[in-house]
Amino acid sequence: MIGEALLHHLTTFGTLGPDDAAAVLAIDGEVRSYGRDCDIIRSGDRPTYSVLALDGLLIRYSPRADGGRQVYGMYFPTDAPCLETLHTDIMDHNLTPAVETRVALIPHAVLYETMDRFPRVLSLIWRQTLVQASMFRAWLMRNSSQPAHAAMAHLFCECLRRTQAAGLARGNVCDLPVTQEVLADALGISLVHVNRTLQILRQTGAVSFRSGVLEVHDPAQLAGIADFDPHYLHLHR
Amino acid sequence: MIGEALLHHLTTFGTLGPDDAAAVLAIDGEVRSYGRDCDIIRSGDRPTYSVLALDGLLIRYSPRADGGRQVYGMYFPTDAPCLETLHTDIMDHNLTPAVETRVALIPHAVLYETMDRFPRVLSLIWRQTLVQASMFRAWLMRNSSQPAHAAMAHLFCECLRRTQAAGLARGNVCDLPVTQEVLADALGISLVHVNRTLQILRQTGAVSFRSGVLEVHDPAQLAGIADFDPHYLHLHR
DNA sequence: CGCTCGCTTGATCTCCTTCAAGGACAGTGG
DNA sequence: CCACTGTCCTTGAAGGAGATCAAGCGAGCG
Repeated sequence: MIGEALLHHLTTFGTLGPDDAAAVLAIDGEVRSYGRDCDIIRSGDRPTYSVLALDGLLIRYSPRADGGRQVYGMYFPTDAPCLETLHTDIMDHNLTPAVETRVALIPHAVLYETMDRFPRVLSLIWRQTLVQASMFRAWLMRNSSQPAHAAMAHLFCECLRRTQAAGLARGNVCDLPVTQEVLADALGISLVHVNRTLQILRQTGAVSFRSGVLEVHDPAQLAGIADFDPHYLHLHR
Repeated sequence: MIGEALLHHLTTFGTLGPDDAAAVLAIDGEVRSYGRDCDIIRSGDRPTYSVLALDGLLIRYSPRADGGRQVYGMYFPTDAPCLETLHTDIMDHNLTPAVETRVALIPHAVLYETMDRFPRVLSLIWRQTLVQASMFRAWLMRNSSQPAHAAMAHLFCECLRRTQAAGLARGNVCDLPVTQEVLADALGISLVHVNRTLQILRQTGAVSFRSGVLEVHDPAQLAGIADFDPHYLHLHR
């Protein structure tokens, strides 16, 4: 089941031959459950395993000097947020669940061995880490130069598109189990302003977000508000 | 000379054995010169080579809907901004010189072959792309949650630290051949505000930036203003 | 000499923050 | 069954950081 989830995730970015796929399917790890805000990996750690989300939601963040935090990314079930630990020695940020979440911990050794024997798997895992980088750039663009309502619309577009690619969405509806405070930390705006911006977006009729569920009523309109171009996600389907 | 520059760059992030180093030294490429704003690589391209900066300054950016652009990163001499093209098929942003710049174009084939024979080189090149990602996160944090003077101080701290690591700085002074408009595009603030923020920083006595030269008079004070922690650069020296 | 490019300054406006308080809802214990 | 508590959401009012608009300045250059 772990190999299956990983294979599903990797093949959203590229293709694998039968042998490669079989090798990924054979990958296994330890399943563990974490409660909200119980860090899975902390800044300064030198992890010897990678993480695969099985349900719930994970977020990558750093604490800020003012007591808040900056959220760098959100990870839905089947996402693998920490494949980069394969080639960095030390973590410079934290990984934590936004709600109670089950994760698989996959030892680096298992991944090294598979990549060693199957170069296509190495190539695809490397690519996955590069797509992460591409997403950081998109977040940088968004938070630097978009007004709050457009930035929030952009984040929602990304969440919908990714959950659709992962097979998690129900039409144009997906779970996004976060509080408004997490949205504030992701967008770099205040909690109060998140609340007001959500109301503005709701009034457009394009989207609504309530109690952890994102409903996109008009994807085209939302993409228009967000100036959303999904190329940066590098999805193959 | 190209292999030398690449070796110098890679070994700022980690170590290589004698054989690995010799292999990197043997890497060669085509030297070419580009004028300002003549894109070296464009969004949508499928490059078959990577880029190494030899002098001047390169910037990574995307155009914005409003006619401006978002700058994602700056690349000093010996930096290799496009190693990620080894494992992504299509570019989703642009690479362009900020001033007349000489670059080396290194064919992917040469790099693949070297990485194939020297796993430590592969590991270090992969790590370099992950350090890039770490820098995108730092820029995201900075532009999302720091006021303009702190964000600018942070950018200046990064430029100084990186040029020092590359052996380009003269004490606490380094070349940063950009206009105030490029700073605006990097920080996500208006050109007018860049100008005023520069004056504020100059008044603190910590730093001055004028006609493409960055002078840090008080590194500790500047780091204090910026809340700068260089860990994200993952420098080994 | 006039031109362009980059830098500088002033005035006005607005988006967003901050502070402060109130409300909805679930969980808990009497 | 109902007060009690904590978490999250919502609203109002005031203040500030930065955007925008508009104009002037200085240096390099044909």
